[in-house]
Amino acid sequence: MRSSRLKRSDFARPADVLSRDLIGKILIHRTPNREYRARIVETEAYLGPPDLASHASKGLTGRTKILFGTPGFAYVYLIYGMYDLFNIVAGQPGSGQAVLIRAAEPMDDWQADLRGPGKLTRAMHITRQHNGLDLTGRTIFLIDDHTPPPPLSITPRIGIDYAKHWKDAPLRFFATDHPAVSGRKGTPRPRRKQHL
DNA sequence: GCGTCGATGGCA
DNA sequence: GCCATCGACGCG
Repeated sequence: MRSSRLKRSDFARPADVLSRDLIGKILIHRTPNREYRARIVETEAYLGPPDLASHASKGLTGRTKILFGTPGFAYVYLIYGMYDLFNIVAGQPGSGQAVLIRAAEPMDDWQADLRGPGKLTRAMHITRQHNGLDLTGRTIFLIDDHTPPPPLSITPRIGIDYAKHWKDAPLRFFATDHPAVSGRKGTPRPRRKQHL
């Protein structure tokens, strides 16, 4: 079966559903110089205003305006003064939901470390300049190549301990045991065999 | 291998 | 004064 681009109706599903479905999909960024392709291995869902971990819980502001817009648009913001994080607006228009892309595996013999949301955007040259970009366009978009989805693990989200009970919600999705998920070491040091 | 810490800037 | 991060550092 031929690869197909994700379209508006794919993005318009609830963030937790989309988040799960994006594992294994391919993220592409076309620049004038080259094309970056990577297979997504880790995501997180942010469920809109009631979700205290979501920027949407702050209401409609200059920053969250994109978040409360049309699904399938890029929401990219600066965190900790130095990293741009890439999100995809999800759900019904105006629902304020989004999916954070946390890690991916580079394709096409491209050597890069995409294990973490800050490292991923830096390596793929995704910046705040892309905030508000339509992901059904020709610059940054996603495709489904119909590779069977890998086994999934689901855990609470990372780095949101301030979010009261929402910190425990199982909204982080990743390919089980995949070497490219965030928080892993580069090359595990060879382990000495244990004596019994 | 793991906990702690600091860089750094936009936002409300 | 936060903060959807990351890498450096110290420990023993």
